Amino acid sequence: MTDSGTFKSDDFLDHISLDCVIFGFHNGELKVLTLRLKYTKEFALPGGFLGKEETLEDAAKRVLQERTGLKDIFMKQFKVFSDPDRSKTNVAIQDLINTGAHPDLHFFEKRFISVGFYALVDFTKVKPSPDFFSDKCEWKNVNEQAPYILDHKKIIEKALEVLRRQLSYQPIGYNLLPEKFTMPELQKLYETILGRELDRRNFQRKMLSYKILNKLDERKKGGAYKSPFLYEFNLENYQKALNEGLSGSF
Amino acid sequence: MTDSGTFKSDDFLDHISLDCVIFGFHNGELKVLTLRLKYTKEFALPGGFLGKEETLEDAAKRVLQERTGLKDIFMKQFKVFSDPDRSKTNVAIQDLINTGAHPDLHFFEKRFISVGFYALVDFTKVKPSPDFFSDKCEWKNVNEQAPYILDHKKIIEKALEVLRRQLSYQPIGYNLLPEKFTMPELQKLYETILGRELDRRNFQRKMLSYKILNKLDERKKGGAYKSPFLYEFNLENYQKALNEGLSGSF
DNA sequence: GAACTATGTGTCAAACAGACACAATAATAA
DNA sequence: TTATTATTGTGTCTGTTTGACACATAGTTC
Repeated sequence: MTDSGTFKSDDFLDHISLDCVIFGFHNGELKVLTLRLKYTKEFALPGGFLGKEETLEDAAKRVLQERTGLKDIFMKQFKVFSDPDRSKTNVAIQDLINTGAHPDLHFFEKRFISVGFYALVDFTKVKPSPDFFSDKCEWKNVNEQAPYILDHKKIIEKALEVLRRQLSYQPIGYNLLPEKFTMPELQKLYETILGRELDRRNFQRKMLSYKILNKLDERKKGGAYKSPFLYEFNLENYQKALNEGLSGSF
Repeated sequence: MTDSGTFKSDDFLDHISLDCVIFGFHNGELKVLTLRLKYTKEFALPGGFLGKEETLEDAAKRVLQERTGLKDIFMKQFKVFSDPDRSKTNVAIQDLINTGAHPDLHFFEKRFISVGFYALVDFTKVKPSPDFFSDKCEWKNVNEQAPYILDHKKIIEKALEVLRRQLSYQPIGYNLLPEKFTMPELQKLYETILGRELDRRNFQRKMLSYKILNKLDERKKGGAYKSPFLYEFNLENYQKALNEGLSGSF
């Protein structure tokens, strides 16, 4: 999906689209930003098309900024979806075309291969806004069974699979947590992505051993019981860990 | 590049291509299969276009089989290259078009985004064969500085980077070595991909701990000095390791 | 103020990684 | 035929990391 009434199919390359799985973390749950399509009320991933002079990364940035209001989002290509039948069951979009809501909608009838991006964002900073084809932009639990169009459910699952794998050799959190956070919050994030529980004490030891955290002299007040210390990421080391990887067998 | 004189641009989707980085291992060196273009004598990766009813994976399989003679090759998408300028410096292909060697060559003047695949093959089983646009198909050392067209040198480097990363959480070798191989050969493969030396004894201990090897009651004769034992991969465990990963931090 | 619950810190044994020693083998040189 | 030599097979030692678990501490709840 792309922005507003200014959509002109002439601006874009045929057959190529992109879809963004935008992950956020809130209340101990992993969320995905979704759009609800006008008329059919089915759900879709934020997506768009490739401008004639754009890189895919630029196009994804454009989409991400339009839907979240944020610039400089952490994102990564993770897979191209090219099944020729992936857009055939496209009842939702066909219905939309039939409404005649836009003169250029026949563009959507073509076959598209879609490049999947996943993005990690700070939930609290996102201002979700729908695009021309949708009436609502909202967070959904990553596991929630909702009527997604096309192969978008599959795209979400693949993104999560890749994210999980990356967790074992790359740090994660800078893009998903507020600036200051507690160790239990960071642990909950890891547990949520991995889908299993971790030992509190061993988790802390390991995270600290990566040297990517700065412990602050502040505690998080207001919660129940003993107030935990706040941490922030050490950006220099975090960046280094992103480039070089965390451990690995060889 | 695609096969023979039967090329018809109508069979393919506009703007989408794929390039294959085909890795082989021979004489302790990591090789890449290349094509030498007719007329300009520059080098290119084996590649092709996406048929109107094909998945990208099918298209890659087609290309791989045409260039190597092999079916069932291990391969993986690793990145999409979408810089709008990536085909602008396309002197080689422009020259080819100017020869009028094929009526349909103006197809190549369009902008293409290319999906990169890497493939791992048994060097000894490959029968390299050029395509319609090239006069030679040959192995090159992965580090060799040769005049590659477009961004193909960059594509190779990226493929190697991804391969290296995968080495730390996935087994490699089944697709690159003959059925029976020695421990020193396997080690040399790892060292070549990683670009650094490993301790012989620690390497063996680690590989055996993965349980993906069957030690045979045979030794490799003919070499100099003490003859090493032969091993084969335990396919069941190898497959399991591919799916589940080898170690990892979490 | 007592009870409670989550956090901060520490211990222990088992598994693992990195560095290195020595014996065995088969081709080569004498 | 025998000694030499390069390579392979196997093992040890030490320091580090991991996984399982115990106890003290701080702030809320009753």
